[in-house]
Amino acid sequence: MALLTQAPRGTQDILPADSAKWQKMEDVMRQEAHLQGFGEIRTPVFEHTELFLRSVGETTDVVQKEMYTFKDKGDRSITLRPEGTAGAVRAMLEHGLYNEGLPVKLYYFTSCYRYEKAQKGRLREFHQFGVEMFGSASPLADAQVIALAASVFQRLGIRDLSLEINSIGCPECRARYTAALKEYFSAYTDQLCETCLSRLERNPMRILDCKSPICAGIAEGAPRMLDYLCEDCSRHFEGVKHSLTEIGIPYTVNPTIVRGLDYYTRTVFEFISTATGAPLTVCAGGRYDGLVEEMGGPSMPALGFGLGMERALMILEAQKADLAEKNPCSVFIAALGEEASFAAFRMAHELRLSGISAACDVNGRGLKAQMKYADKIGALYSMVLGDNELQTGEAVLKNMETGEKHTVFIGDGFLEQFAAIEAEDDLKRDFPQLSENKE
RNA sequence: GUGGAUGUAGCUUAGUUGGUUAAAGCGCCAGAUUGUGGCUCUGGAGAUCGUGGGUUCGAGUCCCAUCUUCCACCCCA
Repeated sequence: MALLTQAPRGTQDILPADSAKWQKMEDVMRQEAHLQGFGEIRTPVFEHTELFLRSVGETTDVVQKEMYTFKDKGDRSITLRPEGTAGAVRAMLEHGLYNEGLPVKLYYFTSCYRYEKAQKGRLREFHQFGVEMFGSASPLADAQVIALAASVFQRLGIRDLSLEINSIGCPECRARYTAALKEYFSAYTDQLCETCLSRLERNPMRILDCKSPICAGIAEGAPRMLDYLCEDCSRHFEGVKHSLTEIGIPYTVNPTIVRGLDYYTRTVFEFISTATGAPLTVCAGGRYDGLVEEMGGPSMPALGFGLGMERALMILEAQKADLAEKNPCSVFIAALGEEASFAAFRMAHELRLSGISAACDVNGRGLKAQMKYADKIGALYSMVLGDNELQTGEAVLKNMETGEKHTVFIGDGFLEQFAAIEAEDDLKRDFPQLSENKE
């Protein structure tokens, strides 16, 4: 297909039918963030490339092969953000938000860009809901951030999600652990797969989640990070687990959870769903106590998570969750004849000025076609305006679902009558027994 | 980045060993007396068969390239 009519690989259009679902998800996330005292931050789609090199880490796959980097006309190296944390940290520092009281609690909706080989749930442009919390080293902060994600999933109706947590320690205990890992795996250099051999030097922790059966078998006997945690890190991890238990959030400790971005320390976690087939991480995050200082700010503990919007939506659809709340038209005003079509047009306009969603025919269609259209767009009520109505000032308002008809004035007083009819119909729908008793 | 599939109207698909104007259902539009939608009936629009080459008298069907989507790796939200 021509370039003109085909979106670039790994990008998606979100059409009106889907955007209703997006809005519903965003509403839940926004509400939950506000409920927990997080404020929205919006940062640029692109940043200086250095920002990501420094924060995400120069040796990570994301930086080495997945960034959209280019030179702008001023010869600056610019990169489309591959994740949300770096920009949030940068903005937090640039504007000194940490002077306004700690912890600083931020949330955001962003698009992210990674040059990947696209698949379902793995896009080149994708969207994240993220939160970041700066200035608390307490395990309670970890638990609150995790709880925020858990609440969002619960309110969205996402089921069968597992929360897996781990601690990868601080730089000190991690160094000791890495050394122990190297020593252990070095005894198996003749059996490890090729990629793991290269990992042995660069990042031995990655060998732990190798999918090759041989490597996985060897990894089973490997030293465990949790046994190498220093006292502080160990106490912190215990605190996180205790806090989660305290608020009834189930979790499993998974020692193979190792995040792919360099800035993580201590707590790391993932929410994983199997609703769409293969296990899919829909939300992941953790603590990054060293990042703020690394970026030139004060030494400040911090943590956060990113939640993949497309992935969340995939899971919801796989579970056939009912998200599709349409924004239906309240009243469709059909018109018979030219004079009436102007009257209908004016009335629809006036209703909209009063905050009522109204529509009328703009295609010059016959009455029958107009009614069909009203049905198609899901209009709640319809009304026909013709010469008779214009003369008498009265029209018939029809409930499109029940077929029930009410005679109403089309001039002054319509709004009041309409509100009353709507309220009565709502009542009948919600409590059918009431109308039965009436008769 | 590696390996493997896929691609026919808006959607889901049919299309025989390559052979005349590429089918169907759903959807869309219009009608079935200018006063009322959902059911039914009739008609219509809509496809350069992903794109570009090649083989052939002839290609939706075969070959090559390319793009998209999807699956498994890799990685990750």
